[in-house]
Amino acid sequence: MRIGELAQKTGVPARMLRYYEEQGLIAPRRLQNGYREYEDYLVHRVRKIRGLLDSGIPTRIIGDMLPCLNNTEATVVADPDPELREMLVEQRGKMTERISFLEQNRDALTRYIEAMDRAVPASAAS
Amino acid sequence: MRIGELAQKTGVPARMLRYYEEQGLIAPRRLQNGYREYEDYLVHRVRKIRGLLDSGIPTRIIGDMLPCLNNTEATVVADPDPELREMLVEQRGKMTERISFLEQNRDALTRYIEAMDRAVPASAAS
DNA sequence: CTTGACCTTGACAGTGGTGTGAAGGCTGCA
DNA sequence: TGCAGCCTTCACACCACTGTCAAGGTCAAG
Repeated sequence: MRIGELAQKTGVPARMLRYYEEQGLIAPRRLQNGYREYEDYLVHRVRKIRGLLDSGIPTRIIGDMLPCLNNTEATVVADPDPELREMLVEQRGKMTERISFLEQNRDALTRYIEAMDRAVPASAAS
Repeated sequence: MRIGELAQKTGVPARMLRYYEEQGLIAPRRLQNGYREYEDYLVHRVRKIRGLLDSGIPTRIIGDMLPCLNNTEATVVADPDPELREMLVEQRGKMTERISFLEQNRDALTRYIEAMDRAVPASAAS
């Protein structure tokens, strides 16, 4: 598919898709036109990228992590790189922190919202 | 305490503490010097701000959310603002999304790391 | 052939978060 | 008194992300 279709399928503006490519996160091949041609599997990949970005992970890290997130278990053996491992462990740690942090705050929000609702039961405005 | 001490306690550079103040997230009082004087409870607050920022929530939103995260259940009744409620529900939704997303990816990372470790058992380098 | 919808690259602008440095004020201590 | 170390404001500049516009190429349909 071409960039417009991918943009529409993922909800990510074409501008951003080009940006992700520039940052080395996706690599569509080109038609004779020069048009970008995206494989189907990139839809998932783009969604993953968005999710990671929204979670506060910068593109640079995403680029290093992405190959590890597909993970067909076979891709691993090629590079027993200790630096990579360290980085992954660190990132996983950060993720875990963020998860528990978000959980806490989500629960706090829930409590607050419920308290609001108790204060103004149903839609009984003025 | 003054800005240097707070910076050191929270790990957040003094520059950032001034920035958060500029954004209305914290409001230290001033000494006759002009020096900022921070109450103890701001240590927690700053940590909370950092966590939210790291999780991809912008300062503007944080400013609106913060009062709702302390939540002594009594603070609520004052403002039965439906817009605020809507915003909170939306943010909670985003948080929930991010949580499950992060969980997924954390697990994927874990699998990958374990696979690496199986490929290079212990530290049996060359 | 023309029109319209899509694509291309390139650039400039803006926002949010952060680093850093200049120029100067306050305070405590030798 | 003078220096060291903290503080102040102001400003410039960077990175990451995003929007938008310009100038132009491609292609299918009328």
